[in-house]
Amino acid sequence: MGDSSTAGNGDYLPPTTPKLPIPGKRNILITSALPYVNNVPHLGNIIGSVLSADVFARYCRLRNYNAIYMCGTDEYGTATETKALEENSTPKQICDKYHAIHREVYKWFDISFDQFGRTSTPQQTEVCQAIFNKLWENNWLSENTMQQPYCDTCKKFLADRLVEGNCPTPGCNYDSARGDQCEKCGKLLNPTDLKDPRCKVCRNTPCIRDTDHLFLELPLLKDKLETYVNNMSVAGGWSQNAVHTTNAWLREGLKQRCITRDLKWGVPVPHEKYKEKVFYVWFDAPIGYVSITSCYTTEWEKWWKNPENVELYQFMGKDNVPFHTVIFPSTLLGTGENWTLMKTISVTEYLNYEAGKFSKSKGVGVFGNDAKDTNIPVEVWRYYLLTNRPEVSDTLFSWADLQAKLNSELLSNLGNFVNRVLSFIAKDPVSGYGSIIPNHEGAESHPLTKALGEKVGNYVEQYIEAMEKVKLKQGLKIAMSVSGEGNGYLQESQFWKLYKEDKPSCSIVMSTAAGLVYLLACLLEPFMPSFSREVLKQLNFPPETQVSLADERGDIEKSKRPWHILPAGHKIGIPAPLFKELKDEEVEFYREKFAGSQADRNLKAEAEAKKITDQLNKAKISDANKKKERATKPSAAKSKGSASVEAEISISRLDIRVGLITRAQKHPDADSLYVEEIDVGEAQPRTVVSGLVNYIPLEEMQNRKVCVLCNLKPASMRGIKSQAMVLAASSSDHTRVELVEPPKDAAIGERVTFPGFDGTPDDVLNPKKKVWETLLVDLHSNKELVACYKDLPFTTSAGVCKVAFISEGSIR
RNA sequence: GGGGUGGUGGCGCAGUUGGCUAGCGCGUAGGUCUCAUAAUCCUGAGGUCGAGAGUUCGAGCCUCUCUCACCCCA
Repeated sequence: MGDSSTAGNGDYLPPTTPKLPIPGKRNILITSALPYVNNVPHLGNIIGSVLSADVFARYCRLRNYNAIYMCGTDEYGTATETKALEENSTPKQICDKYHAIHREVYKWFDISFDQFGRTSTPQQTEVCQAIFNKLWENNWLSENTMQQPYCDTCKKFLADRLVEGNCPTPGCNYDSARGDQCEKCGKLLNPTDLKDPRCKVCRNTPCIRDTDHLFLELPLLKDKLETYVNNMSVAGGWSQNAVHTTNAWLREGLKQRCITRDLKWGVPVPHEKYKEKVFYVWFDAPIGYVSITSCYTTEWEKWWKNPENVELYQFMGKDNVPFHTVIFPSTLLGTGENWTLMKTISVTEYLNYEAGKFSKSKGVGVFGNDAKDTNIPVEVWRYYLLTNRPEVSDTLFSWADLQAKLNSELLSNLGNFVNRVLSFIAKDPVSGYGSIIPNHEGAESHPLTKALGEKVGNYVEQYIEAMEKVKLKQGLKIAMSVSGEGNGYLQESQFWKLYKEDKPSCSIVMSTAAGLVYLLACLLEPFMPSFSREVLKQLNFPPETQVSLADERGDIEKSKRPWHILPAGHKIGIPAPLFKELKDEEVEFYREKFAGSQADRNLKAEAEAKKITDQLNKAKISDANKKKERATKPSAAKSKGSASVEAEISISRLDIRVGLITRAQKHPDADSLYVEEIDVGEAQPRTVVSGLVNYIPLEEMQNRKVCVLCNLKPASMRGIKSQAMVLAASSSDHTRVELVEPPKDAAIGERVTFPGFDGTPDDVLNPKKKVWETLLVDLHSNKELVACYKDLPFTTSAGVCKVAFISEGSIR
């Protein structure tokens, strides 16, 4: 433990001599999810991947394992390309700017990357293309055709947001609305909705074109993947959540996934036909781990193609699991090469903010650069985030809790322990030890001290056990209880009395306690490196001292006899308080300060939501009325229900009507939902929630005649009760969705029927009987674009219902 | 409505293949020491583990029903 060898500390500048796997040693390759370059990470992101991985990496080094920690920014893709156009710079410049911000934040948080790279490098291109070539050779790729806007002048396909035009919304008419959304009125759009659409770059009018893309055939790789998952999830001790998510993917059946995009900012596809395209970010991002390692050492294959000698540990948030347990392993397995596949996955749930959810886009919560601007030091941030690490379920960030943890655990317990020991030793020889570690002779036969040694030895073993399983929160707690044990030891020994009455015993106690202080600096180094550095300084060790807890150096054995840790006669430095109390006023100040951005947002949102609220109330009232109605005639409804169950499932049981959308707007709490009021020929219009935002622009919804399924059991969707369902057709790949349209002069409220089925509909479909679910599979649009049940058209008095473009699509 | 996850003392969290008296931190009540940033240490109070039923010798863990919260989806 007293090893004074030196090693790199804190910073992650290019290594002088990169580490390579050493035969016979544990070689551990650690990664944390590559943060997307456009965002400043918030605390949830930081604890979720980068900080957790850092603790583990530091722990591995403490144990003298041969470990490297690789991370970097994920830079390619549409988002960056678009942002570059907006800021009138190149994607490269954008990435340079944000990469630096990330680097800065992580540096402040004391993250000890061996390499913090980026994906926009030649190495990335090389590795990515090599993997692609193998997949191609092995026939794991297939081709398919899709449709997208294309600019003839720029000679390229345009992402939705790279098309601009006049906003079609009446009264808005904003002349630079984007193809995905109008920034002025906030409406979500499709590029085809824009009046006078233009390419954002050259201002010419784009057209719609077919484009071929490559797909990774995950279904064909399923067997290989399952073997891997079944073995490794046990061997690597995957968390329940990771196993669960993975199995859900496997159970639902793997689907082919598109790996190419019509973009410039990405890794070019090395194939003649596809040379104008690049790889989809999800395909190239995990390859970033490999390419960043290849920036670290040219001999990267010794890490990545060496499964016998290298253990790969990956850290990420829960949303990233399928990419690391299904897609990336499949990609690597598909190459047929001997890759180092992930052994252990450490997944975190979400950290929520006291005032809601951490959200980058909404500006809620505390961000990486904010933490730095508080006068709360890093070790406190790290400690709080780690004690609260969402290992099993989501956890909550609160300022009051942070304050409590700092004041009562760090300051009163840990800081106080270190300080009471060191300051006593530092007193002049008349009342203390003149800064010299005293003699520990007789410690072995001092019962209290011996008992302490046993307890501490146990704690250290438990600590190692927890940390090996990446149970970081538990490891931290155990380390902290060593400090608690130390306080108890001091208390019980009453060393202040011993000093006067039994000085040899007092010396044993102080020497042992000082050893404990050093031990704490070791155990806590992975969690609070800055704390550790400060303690070592106060103990008067050189700044480059590398703490250690390695079996082969006897550190574990030594922890059972803490009086041996520091040599008698060692002169300590100058003790000083390690932590500062966080006062109530400060807590209040921070709470308000970081509520600010959210409060602003609330004002705006309030105004917008007001209309919706009115509507919500209406919906509630009408819902209440319905309940009353139902309550008055339960027997009738029941008997009818049971009768029709026996009568079998028939299309006539569905109450599909012609409806008119009288008003439509975005759902206040959901990005992909609309809330509409639809007149279906009743006294009150019905409130209906539909997930069509990503497919149909808002203004196309207004005053539109639609087919509405009226007798579904009302369901609450994100807080608003939906009393019916708008029928829409979707293409087989589910990329396009359009409304099923009744004839223009169909009467509002008129029932849509199917020839040959004249039965009366149920009042309300019993959800347990799955009537709708059963019938649904036979609803589709035919080649003539007519909406049908089997081969029977949706019929009204004015004619049949049709869809605009999607032939042979499914309806629901 | 479908799919998923969760509901454990005031607050924040653990509870491994069902097994002794359900834990931990903070807070709280009482006591204790005075070396230490009024910090320590000890003791106590506080939970029918969301509700109900079932399987079992035995359920916080398994099954079903209900309910609430969040996430994904129509």
